[in-house]
Amino acid sequence: MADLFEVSKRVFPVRCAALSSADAGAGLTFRFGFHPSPFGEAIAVETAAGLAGLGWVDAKDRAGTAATTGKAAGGRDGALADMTRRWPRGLFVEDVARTARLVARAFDPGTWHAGPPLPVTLIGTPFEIEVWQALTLIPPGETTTYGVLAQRLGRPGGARAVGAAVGRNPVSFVVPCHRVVGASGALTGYHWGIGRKSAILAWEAQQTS
DNA sequence: AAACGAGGTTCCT
DNA sequence: AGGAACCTCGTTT
Repeated sequence: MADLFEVSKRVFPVRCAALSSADAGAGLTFRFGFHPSPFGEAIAVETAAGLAGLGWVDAKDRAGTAATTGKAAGGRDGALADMTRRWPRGLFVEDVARTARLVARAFDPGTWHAGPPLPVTLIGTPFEIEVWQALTLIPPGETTTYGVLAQRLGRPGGARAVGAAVGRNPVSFVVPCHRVVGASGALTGYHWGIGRKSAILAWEAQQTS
């Protein structure tokens, strides 16, 4: 089930375990917690195999939630719903003490290269996992485009498919979906808000300078 | 600057 | 199986 790989020194060192999303998270326990971050209050979700989800609470233009459920889905409830919707058959348990450790390290670049790689669980379709793994190879401070990424994956013309897969990345920030931009260089879209995408990119540009 | 069609994959019905 | 949705792209108005 899990194919493991490691990435180079330049990027955030993560050890990825890949899981199929076909069973919608059945049989898995997801521990979640809310934590402050440089980009707003974050929600982190982890399984025994590592960080499975990372998102933000105040995503006004977050796609889906309110529109598809008909319920007001703001605040922490909305952020949690965004995660439970990805793995509807999983068991979700609040465990802030547990998630705090992964979150603290994720947002402190000084600790990225200290100790073992950050464990990450990628739960998705084979194509999505292929795309998400490619994302982890983009170094901080750099960007690429959906078209280039598609080409790199041997699917020239699949830019839109790549864009859709990038948009479904559950582990934002750690799996750097924010480092993919449109062919013109414009920040074309971000699940957690374009403003946050530009804030993260600016933060990374400063970190790496 | 905005409208359009083709495009790959996924998730519905 | 068919159709719509998506963090696209290149061309055309």
